[in-house]
Amino acid sequence: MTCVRTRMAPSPTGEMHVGSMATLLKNYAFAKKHGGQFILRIEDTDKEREVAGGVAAIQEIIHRYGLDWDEGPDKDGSFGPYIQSERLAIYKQAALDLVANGKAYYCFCSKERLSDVKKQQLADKKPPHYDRHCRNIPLKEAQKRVAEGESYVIRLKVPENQTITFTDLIRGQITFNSNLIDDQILLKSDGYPTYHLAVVVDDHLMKITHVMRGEEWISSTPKHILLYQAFAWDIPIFAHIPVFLNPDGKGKMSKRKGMVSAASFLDRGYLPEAMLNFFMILGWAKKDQQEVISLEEYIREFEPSDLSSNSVAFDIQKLNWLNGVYIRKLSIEQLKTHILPFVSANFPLEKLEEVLPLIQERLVTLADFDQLTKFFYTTPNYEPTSLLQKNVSKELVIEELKATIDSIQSLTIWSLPHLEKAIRNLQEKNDWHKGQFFMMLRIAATGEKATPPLFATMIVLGQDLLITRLQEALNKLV
RNA sequence: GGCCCUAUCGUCUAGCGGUUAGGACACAAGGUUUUCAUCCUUGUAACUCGGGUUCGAUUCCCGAUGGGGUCACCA
Repeated sequence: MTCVRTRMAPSPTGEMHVGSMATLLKNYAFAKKHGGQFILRIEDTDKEREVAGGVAAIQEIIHRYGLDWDEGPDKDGSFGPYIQSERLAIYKQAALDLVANGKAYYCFCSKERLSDVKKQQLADKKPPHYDRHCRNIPLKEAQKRVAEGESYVIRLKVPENQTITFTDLIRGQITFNSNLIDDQILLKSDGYPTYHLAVVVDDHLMKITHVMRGEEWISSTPKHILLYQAFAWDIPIFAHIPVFLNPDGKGKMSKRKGMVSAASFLDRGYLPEAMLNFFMILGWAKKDQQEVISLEEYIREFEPSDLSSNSVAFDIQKLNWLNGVYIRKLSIEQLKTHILPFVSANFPLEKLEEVLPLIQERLVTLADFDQLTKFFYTTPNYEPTSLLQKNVSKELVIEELKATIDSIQSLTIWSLPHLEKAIRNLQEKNDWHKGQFFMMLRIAATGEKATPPLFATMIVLGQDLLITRLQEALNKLV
């Protein structure tokens, strides 16, 4: 096989979608697998929807996910430029060539006329289609009108009664009838190309061998095939990747039903590695069915033709599980760097390294840090009655608290073994109910019923603060 | 609605003519544990329906139904 070249071609029209990132991963992995190149191309041909800083944001988020490209806006591979707005002359010339060869034609229809035609077709319950009003204007006449400054677009002259077939790596043969295809606009009146023209021209010029893109492009692929044929260019291999459905399985994952931007998941405490792993196993399975997969393993094993051809639900539960797996795999040092952005300003940073081992296996996302640790720096707020678990008498709890305070005060060495020994002795000597006694202490010390292991938590709290908390608990009862 | 894609537990999947239909997440129960979590064990749970082809269909073919995508001077 000749050198594999894949690409991802996002538009700087907003935040990158998780679906785009998942598609990007597949393009990246496939290129790496074959020692080829992965190209990042910016499709900024819609100047109306473009957002400021969009190009930089795209590059940043790809890097945040730990991925990179071999050629792109900032990395020339001699096929540049990689930003479409810098390639306008190329597209215009391509469109003109098509017109000269009779494969495309000038169209002077106003937007108003187009909209009227469409309205009428809809009223007649017919599929909306350009009525080919300008298709047969003699070239000479059209060129004259263009020269006189009349506004125009260039449309593809779609052949009639033709069967268009292409082979999709995932789905096999897909066939369309050309009669159902609109005379697609190739060059807009502002001189910019449409996606259809630009993508074909660039994929050809940049020698892209495999076009892996979202399933939503299947129905425009015949237009692209027609263009490749009109130019007499080789057609790349297509693989249309299933779209993500909402977690409830209903409809394409969309902004309306929650956060879908690739960045928002990282901002909510999902690890990039967990996200990538999740993308890998949605719609694809490793041969040995293993689900926790490293990028290296994925690159080695990924095969586009093994992708499921069905759209898949974005199962947050599974993502949560994977994220937990990846969090638990981190060293404390790694966890520290990852979690720092999520640490509340009120948290005593000097305690961070002591606290992390206590909460690591309890984190679903990094953003859970706050909820799991706020009692370390916030005075517990709880009802006195919650100290009275298991129908125990108030007097007994007071006795337990007093004895525990005494015992802790008399500790000269503040260490986990010493503390644990002292309190366990107390419990055994008095034969207090284990569950009741420890839960009561837990609530007195933290205000929470669910916490990391009690003694370790107490050690981190510190001797003075712990005694203060226990004393406060006592005060609530007397 | 037209066109295109698609169909195994709730979800993601393994299966590629003959299987007790396997795994993971989720869920439930139990064990470990002073709580929660982790970890371990077990369990509930699926081949959309109807026709063919075949000795035999979850598997191949056709149709229906369901789901998804797409029908812009957006990508």
